[in-house]
Amino acid sequence: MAKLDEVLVCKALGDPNRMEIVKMLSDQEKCGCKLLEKFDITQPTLSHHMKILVESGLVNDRKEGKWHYYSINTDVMRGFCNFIKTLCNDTTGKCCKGGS
Amino acid sequence: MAKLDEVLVCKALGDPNRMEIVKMLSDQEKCGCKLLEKFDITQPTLSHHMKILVESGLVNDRKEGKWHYYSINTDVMRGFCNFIKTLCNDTTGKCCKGGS
DNA sequence: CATATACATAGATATCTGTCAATGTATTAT
DNA sequence: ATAATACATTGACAGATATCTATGTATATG
Repeated sequence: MAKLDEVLVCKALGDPNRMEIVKMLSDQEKCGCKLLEKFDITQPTLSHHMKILVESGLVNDRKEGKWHYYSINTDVMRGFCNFIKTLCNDTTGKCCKGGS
Repeated sequence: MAKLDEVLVCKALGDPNRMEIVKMLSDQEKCGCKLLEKFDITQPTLSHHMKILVESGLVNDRKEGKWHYYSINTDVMRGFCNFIKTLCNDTTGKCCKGGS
């Protein structure tokens, strides 16, 4: 698997539209045309954002016929989450504690 | 306390120099002049980066005499970490598990 | 086959961003 | 008081980025 690039992931999440897309995908897998309905952007712009998200590793792209189904790459998201955790410098164990 | 703006935090971490600064601060509090030594940037550029980091909420700025001591705002970092965790859509409990 | 749909690519453009040099402002040291 | 140090601000500029329109490509549907 590709190495996690934390800066690239942060850049990918550093845009309001992309952040919203990721939030929507964290709920469940969605196709591009479904995502497009929820935003006030053109299809090429969405395509641009999806490319950045996929290239960051955060999002998977599964093609099925003429549809593209996007979903969160949970391995990468977990890796990113654990990385952020290391930045907490937390001795109390309060950072990203297990459970829900 | 100020509300956590996840996009702003991601933007702040979405630059290689700022990411490195945050990594250095996660070790321990450091003053600006000490940080400056470690980078190939001018002092105004560092000042610019520190402003972005402080405004994102991720970094605290404590003034002491003519020095500015920067440190991680662990509350904000924890909040951000927990936010990322919600994006994992993880039912296995593997995301950001407790302990070390 | 002809048309519609889903998505990508190319090119243009306005805005944002990282960087620098120059300069200003406190604070410390001599 | 003078000089040095730590940091901020201003203004300029090159490169990155988000967005659009126009167009291309593949797949599904009639």
